[in-house]
Amino acid sequence: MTKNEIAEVLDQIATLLELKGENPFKVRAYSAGARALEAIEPEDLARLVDQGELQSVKGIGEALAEKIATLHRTGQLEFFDRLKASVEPGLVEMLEIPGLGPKKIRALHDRLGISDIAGLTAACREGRVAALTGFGEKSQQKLLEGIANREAYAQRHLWWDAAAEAAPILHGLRALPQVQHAEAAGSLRRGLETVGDLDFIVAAEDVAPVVAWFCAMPGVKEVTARGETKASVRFASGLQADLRLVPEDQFAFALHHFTGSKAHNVELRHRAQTRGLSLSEWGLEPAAGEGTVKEKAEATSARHRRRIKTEAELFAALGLHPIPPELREGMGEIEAAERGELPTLVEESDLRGAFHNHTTASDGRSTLAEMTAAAEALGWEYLGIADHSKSSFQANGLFEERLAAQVAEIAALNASRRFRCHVFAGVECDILPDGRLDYADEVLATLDYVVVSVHSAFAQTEEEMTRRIVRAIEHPCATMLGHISGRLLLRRPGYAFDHGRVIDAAIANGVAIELNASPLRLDMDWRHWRRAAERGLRCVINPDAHDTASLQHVRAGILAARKGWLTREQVVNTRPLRDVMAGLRSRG
DNA sequence: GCCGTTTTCGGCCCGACTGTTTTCAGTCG
Repeated sequence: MTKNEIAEVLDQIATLLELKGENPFKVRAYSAGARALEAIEPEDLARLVDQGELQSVKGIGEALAEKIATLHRTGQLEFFDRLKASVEPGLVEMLEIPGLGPKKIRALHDRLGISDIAGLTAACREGRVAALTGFGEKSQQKLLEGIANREAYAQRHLWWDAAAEAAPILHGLRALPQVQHAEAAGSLRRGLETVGDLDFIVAAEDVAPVVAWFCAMPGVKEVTARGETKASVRFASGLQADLRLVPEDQFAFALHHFTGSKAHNVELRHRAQTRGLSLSEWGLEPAAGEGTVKEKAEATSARHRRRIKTEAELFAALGLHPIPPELREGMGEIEAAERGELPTLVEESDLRGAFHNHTTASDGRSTLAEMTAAAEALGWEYLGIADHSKSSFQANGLFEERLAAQVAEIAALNASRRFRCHVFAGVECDILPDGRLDYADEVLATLDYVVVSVHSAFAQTEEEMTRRIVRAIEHPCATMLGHISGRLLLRRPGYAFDHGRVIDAAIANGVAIELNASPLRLDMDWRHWRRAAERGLRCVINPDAHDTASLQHVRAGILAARKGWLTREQVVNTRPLRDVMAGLRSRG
C-alpha cells in the first residue's frame, strides 16, 4: 500500500474507534498518525519500514509503526478487518447526517437500539428520540430534516463522480465492433455541477450485442429496462445509466436532444418552427403543413438526415454557429450563436498553474515536493501553495513561525532548480468574523499572494457577512477571494451574503475571485460568472487540492468556467509565469 | 496511542454555536 492509502486506513480506524466510544485521545492518535504519514516523502516510507525506523517520525509510536509496516508490506491488517466487522455499517452512514456525531450516534444505538438511518427515521417519527436525555423536540426535528435533505440530495451525484463512472462505460461502448458512434449526453455532457443519471447515445447497426454488453457491465445491480432502442441499469452507487440506440443518420439529432437542456431544446425547436421546420430527437423535418405534398416533405427530410451528421451541421441548418454543450442552458446562447458572438471558451490546455493548494504543512495529504512534481507532470509552469492560516485550528493552520519556515522552504526549493515548475508562496488566510485578516500586514507582505477565505461564523446575517467579505477584499494584501459562498454541493447551501456587492468590491479593488474547482464546491457558481466577467472581474480556477491527485480537479473548474462563458483572457492562471509574477505584486 | 527540560504517568491544539440544560456536552470548522 502507498502511504496515502495507509493513511486512509488509519483515518477509518479513527472513525470506527470513535463510534465505539474509545478514548478520544487514542482516536486522535490514529488521525495524527495518518497526518504524520502523509507528511513524509513516499520514497522515505519504504526505507523507514525496512530499517524499522518508523517510530522516529513524530506522532508514530510502537503500535502505529507495526500497523503501518504490516499495511505497507501486505496491504492487510487483521486489527482493521476485525474492527470494521464489529461496527454496524449503518452507524458510519449516520455520521453523514448534520448534527450527528459519534457520541450521539452511540447514545441512539445504546439506548434505542438504532443501527441505521431507517431506524433513526422511525424513532424520530415515533417521538422516541425527543424523549432521550440530551436530545429534544428540536433535535428530533432537525434530524428528520437532515435525513430528508440527504434523501433529496442523494438523487443527484457530483459531476466528478458521475464522470468517473461514465468514462469506462463510454470507452467500453466505443470498443464494441457493432458501435459506430457513442457519446455521453445529458447534464454530464453539459458539465453541470451535479448529475441525475447517465445518458449514452449510441449509433449501431446490430443493437443486441450492445444492449447485452451494457446490461452485463461490472457493477450493475439491477436492469430496469431492456429493449431494442433503450436499456436502463442501476449501479450499486444508486446512479442510473440509460443507453439509447439509434440508426447512424439520427445520431446527431438524438445526441443533441438528450444533451439538453430542456430550456435550450425548447428554444431551438421554436427557432426551427419559425423557419418552417420541426426539430425532434429523430430529425429535422419540414413542419407538418396543410397536408400538401407529403412526398416533398419526406424527400426534404431524407436530405436533411443525409446531410446532417454532426451537431455543428444541425446548428448550421438553423442558421447558428455551433454551440458548445456547456452553454446549452437556455441563457442567451442561441441569440449569441445567431449573431456569431459566442465566446471562445477557456480550455484545460490553457491553464499554466493554480494558486489555491495545500500541503502536509496544514491539512493536505501530499508534501510540497510531491505537489510540485505533480504540477510539473501536468505541464504547469507554476504552482501556488496556500495552506491554512492560524485561526483554522481544525485544519492545522500555520502560526507565523511555521508560515515563515514554509516561505523559506519554498524559496529553497525554487533555488534548487529541482523542478522547472515555479512555486509561489501564498496562504489561504482566514477572514475573521469582523472582516480582519488572520495575520498582521507585515506577515502578509512576506508572501507572493494571499487567498482570503471564510471558514467560520457561517451563521452571520447577510449584511454582516457581506461587510465582512468586502472588508477583507479591501485589504491591500488580498489577491483573490477563495470559495466565495462556502457551499458544499449536495450537503449544505452557502452562507447568506450579497453576491453583487462582493463582486463590485472585487472589481473595484483589483482582487480576483476564485472558481474553486473542488467537485464538491465549484464556487463561485457558474451562473454568476458571465455578467461579473463582462464587468471586469477576473477569475482564478483553483483546485483547492489537498493531495496530488486532486490537482486534476481543475477539469471540473474548467467546465464550470465554460458554463460561465469565460474566455482564456478572463482567467488569471492561463497567463504565463512571467506575467503572473509581475501581476501578483501589482494586483493585476 | 503518543509523548516527555512537566520524562514512564498523566496530560493530550481552539472557539463559536446550538440545544440542551441550570452549568454543559456535542458538533463543526
